[in-house]
Amino acid sequence: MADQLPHLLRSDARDNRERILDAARAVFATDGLDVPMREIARRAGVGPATLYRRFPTKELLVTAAFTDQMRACYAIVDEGLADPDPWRGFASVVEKLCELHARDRGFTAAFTSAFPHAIDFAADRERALRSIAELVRRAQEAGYVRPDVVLDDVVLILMANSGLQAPSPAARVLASRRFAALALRGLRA
Amino acid sequence: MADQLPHLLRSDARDNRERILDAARAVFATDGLDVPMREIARRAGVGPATLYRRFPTKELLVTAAFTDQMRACYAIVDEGLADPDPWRGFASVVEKLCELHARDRGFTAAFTSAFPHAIDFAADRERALRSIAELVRRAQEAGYVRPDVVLDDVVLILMANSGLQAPSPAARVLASRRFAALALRGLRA
DNA sequence: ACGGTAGTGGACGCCGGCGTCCGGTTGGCT
DNA sequence: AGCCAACCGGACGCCGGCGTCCACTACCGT
Repeated sequence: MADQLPHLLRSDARDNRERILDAARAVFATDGLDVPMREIARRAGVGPATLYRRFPTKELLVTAAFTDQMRACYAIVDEGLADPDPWRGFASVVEKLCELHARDRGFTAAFTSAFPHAIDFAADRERALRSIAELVRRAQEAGYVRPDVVLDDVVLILMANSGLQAPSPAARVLASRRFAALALRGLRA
Repeated sequence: MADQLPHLLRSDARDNRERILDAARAVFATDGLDVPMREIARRAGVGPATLYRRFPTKELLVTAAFTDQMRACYAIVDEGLADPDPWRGFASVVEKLCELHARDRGFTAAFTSAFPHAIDFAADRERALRSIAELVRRAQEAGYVRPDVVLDDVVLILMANSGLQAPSPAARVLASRRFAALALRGLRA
């Protein structure tokens, strides 16, 4: 990961790095990934050169910015796996993932539109998908989910959810909730 | 509409106009709307000036290019209304609209991302939505669709469907079909 | 066939984002 | 305190898309 050694940066450099990441996260969440690097630098109160020195590629910036979102995903999935009720575990994962994606436009884009070299994300995605497959399997064995449902159907739902657009984040979350409920009804046995 | 008077163009001009529209439709369908005007002109075998003279704004080009897609929408909806079976009529409309959007990336974008001045589309959209609302109402009265479903849920489904992304159009259509089936199960009483 | 006009497209200048270089500044160690 | 290296950001040149102008071409009426 890009920020394994931030402690050997000088204090002001590390400080700027954090401000850049904060600004990036904020603007990515509301406006998506198609934001000029300059704009992020401006919001962080930093010159373009600093931004480019810290993150030579937009891809590196994106992966660094969304590391904690990735962690949130894991937490959601693990929480679902820990739930003794297979249906509730599965459903909550779908609902929460949908909401997470609705809240953060950029995360969706980063997760979906595969950067050619963002190997980190591919691996993480794989790991998360495996867990979700397990959730599906359990819910099916307990008779809560239709037997013909496959992992791809869940992926389909998440991808479709990312297509929901609304002016405000709040409206997006609302739409996302309604959508998740609808989709879950479609999966239920 | 912009092409109400194409007959008073000179023959070569009208010819070029058609080639521009053909090229635009083709490239919009596969690559979406974010295509340089130059690229469309190039594919049409036309200079940039000609393109700009015929369609001063990209918006005008888009609305002109998608007029027949709009008609296809109407045909789909009317066909659904004509079906004596309320559920089949409703379901077929959802399925076909999803497929139409999956086939043509640009149409989705044109329909969704409201151009500020594309009043034509807004009106057409309104008219189509009214018909769809009628379809929902009929299917509900016949007991096929859950009573708490509203028009917005259908819009939600169409919007979500437009989020489905796949490398090839064929794969998109396939995903779209699976998704439509899933969504319809979620609406069914 | 020919003249006039509508039509064409290559060429131009503009703008905004991109990635990089360098003179000035600041943190950290002694 | 003072020095040096790390760091900063304004400024630069490049590129690609945009919209427009003008000299040339081709259609159409007589």
